[in-house]
Amino acid sequence: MLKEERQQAILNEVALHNRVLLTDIAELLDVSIDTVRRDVKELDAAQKLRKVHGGAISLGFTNQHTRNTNIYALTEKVKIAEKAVKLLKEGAVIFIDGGTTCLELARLIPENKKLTCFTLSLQVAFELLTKPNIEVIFIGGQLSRDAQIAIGPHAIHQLSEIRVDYSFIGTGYVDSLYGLTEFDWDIVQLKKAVIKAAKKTVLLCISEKLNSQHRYKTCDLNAINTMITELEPDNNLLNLFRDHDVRLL
Amino acid sequence: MLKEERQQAILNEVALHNRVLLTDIAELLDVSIDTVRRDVKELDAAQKLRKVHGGAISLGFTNQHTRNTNIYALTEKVKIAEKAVKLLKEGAVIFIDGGTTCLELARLIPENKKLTCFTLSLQVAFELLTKPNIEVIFIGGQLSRDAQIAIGPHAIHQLSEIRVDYSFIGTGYVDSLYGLTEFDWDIVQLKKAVIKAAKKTVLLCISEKLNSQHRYKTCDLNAINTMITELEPDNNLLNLFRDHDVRLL
DNA sequence: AAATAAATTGCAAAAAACTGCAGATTATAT
DNA sequence: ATATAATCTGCAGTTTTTTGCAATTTATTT
Repeated sequence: MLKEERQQAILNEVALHNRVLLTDIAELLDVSIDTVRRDVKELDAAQKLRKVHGGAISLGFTNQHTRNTNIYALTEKVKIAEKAVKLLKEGAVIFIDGGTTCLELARLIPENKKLTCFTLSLQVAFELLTKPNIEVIFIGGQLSRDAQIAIGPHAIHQLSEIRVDYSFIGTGYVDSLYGLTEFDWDIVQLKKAVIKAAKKTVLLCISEKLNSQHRYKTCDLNAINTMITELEPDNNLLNLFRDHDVRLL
Repeated sequence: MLKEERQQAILNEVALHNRVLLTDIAELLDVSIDTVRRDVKELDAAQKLRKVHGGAISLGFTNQHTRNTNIYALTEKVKIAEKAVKLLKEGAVIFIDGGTTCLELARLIPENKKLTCFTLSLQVAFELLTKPNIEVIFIGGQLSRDAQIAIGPHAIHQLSEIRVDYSFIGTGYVDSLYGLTEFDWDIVQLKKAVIKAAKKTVLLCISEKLNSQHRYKTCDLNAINTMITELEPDNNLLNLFRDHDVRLL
């Protein structure tokens, strides 16, 4: 096997799953871990992916969530997504936001579940289309290059015309006092529209985002019905959040 | 065996398999490894392939094209896309349809060209997002699982509210008498809306689709301003189409 | 703090690339 | 047609690259 083929295969895996473990690649391609590690090192140097402890992650996602460079944080996202999936009732109409955690949710939706899903995210849409029983509706609009989601007034207007049972959203920052905040004004406008369109809003949020805030405010905490983290609901880190009118999962 | 023959044989192998091992070539052509190495070195210098440790890979290998469908059909589609790209003026507002030929067009758009592109296709959207100077707007709607494009009344309504300089569309079937036809009723409705939204419509169509028809009609041939095939405009196969009010490229 | 997993380092075997050279082939000039 | 020059090809020896392994260090989890 040629080195280039191997490296291309690694890039394909990363593009497909957004993350890979070195051990998985080694087994998949039947080469030693050392070889995979060296390949990943080169690809990292060439800016084709981002090498992290234990594996590699795609560039596109780290750009926005620069904090999240830890591959184990991704397993936390799976934990969150697993909890979220349990909220999905047969036949429900839901919205799924962009971002890695929500993408994980899209992945974990069982094949046999019948759902109608709205989304703004190209990646989520792709993922959902692989499931035969899900009707996928993409909210159109101008596409943001880095997040690969539809943004802008057009998308917001589209959102104003839909009504869903559940919105599953992520956030840049969340604080018990300041609520949900973002770095980007456009994103805030969008998320406001998403929350407005939903009967109930579920926030998916890894614990490292707790007690952080930024410039623009999406909403107060009590606009959120359920907040899901990878922690157990009785964890001390969640103390400050327990007062609010938010269900913790 | 002549050097030219050998090198052509090497190029053929690369075109066929996207990659070759020097040892395999040496055995196949029954020459020494050194000769093959020298040939490959020359071909690399001539930009006909890329030499790598242990072998050679095709130039496009690292990007996409790894999915190996009919390689000849692909090159035809590239030919068509190359002609289409020349129609793109700086700053134009265009629509790009789904389908492999249109996807090829999206790929071939130069990085530095400033454009505003509407599309219904997830794949085209992804491709366009890789180019920094293109504003991409996705027409939302229900997503078709197989074609991975937005369809249905919502998408059609969105299309009714936009106006573009050029629409680049594909078709299932085209006939000099019956015009453009499709197998699928919904697709026809969509394409009608696309054509309506455009000042000028360009049809991208490989020659094997010429003189074929199906159930539902999208439009007459004269609704199309330009028809691009992989053939030269004076090819006999295009005779029947020359009468109509369509520019052939 | 201990246990586990991953990264790093040095090393050796194997594969591939490079180099110079000699014989063979082809092209060119007389 | 023959001599000469230029090119091509295969071989052998040397150098470089790649790869896997083991020992050590570093990072992460419980």
